[in-house]
Amino acid sequence: MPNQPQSGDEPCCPPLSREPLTSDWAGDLARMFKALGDPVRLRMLSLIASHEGGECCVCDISPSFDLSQPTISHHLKVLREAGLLDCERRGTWVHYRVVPSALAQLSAVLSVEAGIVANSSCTPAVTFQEVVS
Amino acid sequence: MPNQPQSGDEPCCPPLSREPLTSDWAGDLARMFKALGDPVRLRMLSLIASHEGGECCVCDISPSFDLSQPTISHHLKVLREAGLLDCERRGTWVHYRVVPSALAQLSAVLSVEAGIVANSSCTPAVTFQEVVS
DNA sequence: GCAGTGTTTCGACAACCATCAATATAGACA
DNA sequence: TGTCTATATTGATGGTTGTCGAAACACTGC
Repeated sequence: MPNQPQSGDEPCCPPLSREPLTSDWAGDLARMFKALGDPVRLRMLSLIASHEGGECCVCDISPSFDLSQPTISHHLKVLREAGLLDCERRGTWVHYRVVPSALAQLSAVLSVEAGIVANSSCTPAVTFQEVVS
Repeated sequence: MPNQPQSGDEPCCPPLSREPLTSDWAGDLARMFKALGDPVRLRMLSLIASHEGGECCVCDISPSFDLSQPTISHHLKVLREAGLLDCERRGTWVHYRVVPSALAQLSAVLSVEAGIVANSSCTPAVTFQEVVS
């Protein structure tokens, strides 16, 4: 088992195609992907990531969605608990920002080895196809 | 709206951090991420991607999971309908393989712009932060 | 055509999830 | 302390999903 979860939040991880995922790691990854598996949450993440400074407060997010305030809060919590978002209270407002290493980790896992996405140095040491062998 | 879905299955797409996702595109992406949001499906995808030749038949997959055969088939269908897998019947057996461009697309969307994952030429033209501006 | 094997579809059920209204908490400011 | 605003939590509800057994479908080989 070469280098699966590594230090836990390292950006570069074995792509899916290197080796079959272990159950443990698949569980962790699935938790993150599941959080991304909702259009509202994807848009939230994108909104936050694309906001200037890489962060924004809930009051900047809410107006973009036709959803109740509790629902907004719920989705933010899901993203937070998946490790994709981080938040910090500053006075009355709570500011959210993305956790770049988490996104990077997922991106690396999905990279399809040589030539497709990761045709460069961003290719992790191991990929989807490597873990099993 | 610069270049969101592009030609539909182009590997490189605006990262989430370039610009807020449009609802349409978020829906498409979420469908794919949702398919990845299950440990069993992630392991299946990994198993197929890492299998020699980049494909394998259902009979190669089933033994790795402690699930009924209909359930295996169900998960494969979900991955197929999300556009992540492709299948082909050859005689009695059905062979599955990953759709590299789909994985590449998701990987690109999650790339976090300069320096984190995509510190190289694999950086798409646009990212998560670019779409909104 | 018939029997056998590999795979998918169907129908059912329990568990989970997105959503809301109501309520609670946290901080700002009198 | 009390009120106001911003955000989170709770509880309920309808819809979705993972799972299975049973049945159907698709080939192969006889």
